[in-house]
Amino acid sequence: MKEQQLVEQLRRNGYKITPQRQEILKAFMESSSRLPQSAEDIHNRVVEKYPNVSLDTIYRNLNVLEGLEIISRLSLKDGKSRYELNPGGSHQHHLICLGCGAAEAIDYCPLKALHEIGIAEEKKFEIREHSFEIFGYCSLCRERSDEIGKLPGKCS
Amino acid sequence: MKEQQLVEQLRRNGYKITPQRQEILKAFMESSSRLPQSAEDIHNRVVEKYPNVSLDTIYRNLNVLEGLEIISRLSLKDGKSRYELNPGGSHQHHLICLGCGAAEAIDYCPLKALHEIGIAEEKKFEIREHSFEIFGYCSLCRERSDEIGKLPGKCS
DNA sequence: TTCACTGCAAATGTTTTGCATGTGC
DNA sequence: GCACATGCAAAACATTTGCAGTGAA
Repeated sequence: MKEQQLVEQLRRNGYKITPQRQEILKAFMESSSRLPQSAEDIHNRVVEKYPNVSLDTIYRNLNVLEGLEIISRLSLKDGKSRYELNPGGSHQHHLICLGCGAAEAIDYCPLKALHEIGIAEEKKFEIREHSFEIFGYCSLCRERSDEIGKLPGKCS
Repeated sequence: MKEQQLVEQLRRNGYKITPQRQEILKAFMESSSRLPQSAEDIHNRVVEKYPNVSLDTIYRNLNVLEGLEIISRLSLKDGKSRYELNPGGSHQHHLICLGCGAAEAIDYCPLKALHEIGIAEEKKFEIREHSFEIFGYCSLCRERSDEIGKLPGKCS
């Protein structure tokens, strides 16, 4: 998915292309891709270029982008939402490190297996969305914990 | 899991058995079991018996119970946490209706399949927890939507 | 009696909204 | 120029915390 396509999609839906909006898209495109970002993360990034963008503009735009299915929202247990680009209209699941917060996408979706079993079909349940995230410790944090001490806790 | 056992578990960990706490446990035990409940749900239920229990007492106790792994917390996208009893230390996944909010536990956990593929192992990722929830419309809401109109929206 | 627990009120943190102004097209 | 966007401030919302008083053991 290239930035130009996304801009097109916004335009097609009657949204205007503001500098703030473009910068928000860039923040997603250029993120080193291993991390769904919080509204604040995005804000920090955008503010570097446009120092007086407000957080509410970020939120409003994240909602717009979510509505267009350009990004999707993850709900983690810390009460903060994270957002990530939808790769080609598809979706992702992640291994999320409780130590350093890194989130690595995995190439597996449980919905296929679920279909094979047919549980939803049997219950006549019409699936619209789903969430699947795995929490634990990444290899780096595990190594470091061997040196330093016990696991739960930040490993910066 | 019987209520008496849970009370024992609290006592064993140095927690006192207050009427409020017992009523919170009851709220979980006696819930018709198809629904993770929000703090407010629990509060509404407890208030019927003890009219001046405060919401913060509910929150404090939910945290205690979560710490003891008696209940677990689900994070849905509406920003509100839901809590449910841990059946024998195990966990559950659900079909959650976007129409009426009912959540039905399903007998399937994607972690087994994931292990077979060995993705986490390959990445040396140590799994601690995971979430898997499916959102859509239950058979009742689908029926009603046939009569009434289009889907997204509450069906009482 | 003691220490955990409670209720109240106030604080916190995230996200949303109202309103007047600004700006892409 | 018009509609959509923005910034600011304030509101809304779930959840947490400080504190003084209460109650289980």
